[in-house]
Amino acid sequence: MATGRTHRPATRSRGIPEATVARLPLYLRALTALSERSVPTVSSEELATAAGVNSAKLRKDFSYLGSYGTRGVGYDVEYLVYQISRELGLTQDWPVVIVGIGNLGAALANYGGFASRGFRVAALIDADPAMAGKPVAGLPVRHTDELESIITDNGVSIGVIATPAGAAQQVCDRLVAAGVTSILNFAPTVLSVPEGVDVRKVDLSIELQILAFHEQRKAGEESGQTATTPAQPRTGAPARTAAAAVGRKGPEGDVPAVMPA
Amino acid sequence: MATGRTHRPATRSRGIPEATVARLPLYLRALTALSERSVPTVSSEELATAAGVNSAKLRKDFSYLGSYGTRGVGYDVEYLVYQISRELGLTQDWPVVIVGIGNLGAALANYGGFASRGFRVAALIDADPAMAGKPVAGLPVRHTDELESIITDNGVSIGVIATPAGAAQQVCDRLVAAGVTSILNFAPTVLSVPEGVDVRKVDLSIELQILAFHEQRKAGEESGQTATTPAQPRTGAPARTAAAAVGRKGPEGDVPAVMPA
DNA sequence: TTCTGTGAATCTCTTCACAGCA
DNA sequence: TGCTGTGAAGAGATTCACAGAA
Repeated sequence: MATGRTHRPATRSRGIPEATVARLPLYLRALTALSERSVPTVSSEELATAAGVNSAKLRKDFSYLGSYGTRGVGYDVEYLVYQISRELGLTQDWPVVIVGIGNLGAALANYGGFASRGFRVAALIDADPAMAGKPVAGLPVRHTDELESIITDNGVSIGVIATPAGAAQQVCDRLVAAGVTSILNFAPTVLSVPEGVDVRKVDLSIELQILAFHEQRKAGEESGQTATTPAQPRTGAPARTAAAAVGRKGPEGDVPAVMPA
Repeated sequence: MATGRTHRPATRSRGIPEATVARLPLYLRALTALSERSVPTVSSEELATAAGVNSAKLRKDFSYLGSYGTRGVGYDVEYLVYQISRELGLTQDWPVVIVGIGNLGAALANYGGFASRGFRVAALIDADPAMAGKPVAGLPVRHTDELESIITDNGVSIGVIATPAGAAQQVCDRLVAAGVTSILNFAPTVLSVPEGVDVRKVDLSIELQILAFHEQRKAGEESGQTATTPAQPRTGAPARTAAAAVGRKGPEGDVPAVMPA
């Protein structure tokens, strides 16, 4: 999910698979809930259910961290919370800046899960001078002019981009130039960053489109149609240009009626 | 990324890999941008760069859809926009409800990419009676009591959950009972749903934690430390319970100083 | 006996490298 | 000649199934 070439380009250092890393937060959340209920130990089966994965996967994941369980018993909840937190780097404090305080940026700033678990909102930054000084989630919004000094002064290495798509790359460049090496991008754009900078993106419309794909297939199967052919395309198919008009095949059930040959 | 057992459990129907489906929206976005600039054709190399992937992957992805390119030339932009839209089911209209109109729900409602590209916000729903009737993004907020009738009357099959974690499962159950079969979950909870319902989740704090993991590793490598051992754990490690206190190994560089043996 | 930890098998995804069409 | 489409190889992730510790 990290953008393109950026992703762990050099040494794989300690061999903990990316897919496992992506699940550790899930386990951590489930464990934290257990911890709050003062549950002392948990089996791989129980924890897996709580985290929404299967137990073999969970055990395999944990095996990359070390042997933290007890055969015949399970895992010590508190101990595992600590180990995973440490592995994820949450035993230290990560100052974060959010750039772009529109609807989304404000929502992020107010998001509770932010403050807890090792992350601290160091500053909210927006390009609109009218926003400057206005308090959002208890913090005064700072103007973009201050971006570099905020990053430097607070030792920020993680930035969240919640600006419109058009501004994202420029903001990204400034963040990176100022020393940020991890970026969480909510803007619907592909960011290009130098080697060594991690980008993860969260994109509402992509998620919806993936759901639509599966939804469409369900509908197709229900009515006995070929899954790839929608019931009634609303838009007309554009004619192919002359250069590309011949010899198309497609995987069989391919818009036979609508498309020109 | 769909939650657990739910994910495409039955027939794989037309064999288009999940990883490919997840990238189609990316290609579509890049193609739409080219289309707006009236670019007629594009090579796999150019398009791949614009979408942030490599060209071999892109060509392989497209090969699952059919042979839509022209050797020696590239892909016809308009034509490919149509084919991908169709494949994703975006040539039809998907009514969507958003449940939970807090900061995040409002941000989602105002998000432009929603309205375009086949999705239409059919209703905004919130449990707070004080919200009812208040216009958000041009739509009056409806009360949760109306949830079932809204779903049924509008033929909604996709629901977005932006409620607090505590309410999410309950809202999910009601959505599913009313006929929703695809859910986009922004609440930090694992949702359990019956077979045949797709769930995708978007989780800010998980993304941040993954970034923190990589960030920590970078810092560790820089200073020549073992990557898995953080500089200075801020929290004390909890002692293991007696039952689990012996024989731990861990993958070598394992908190030797801080942890009790 | 119970439940973890893990090799081995399997499945999926990515990348390579080149045949073949325009 | 240039670029797509795709088998084949390679890498990674998941699942199986069971040895072995408590």
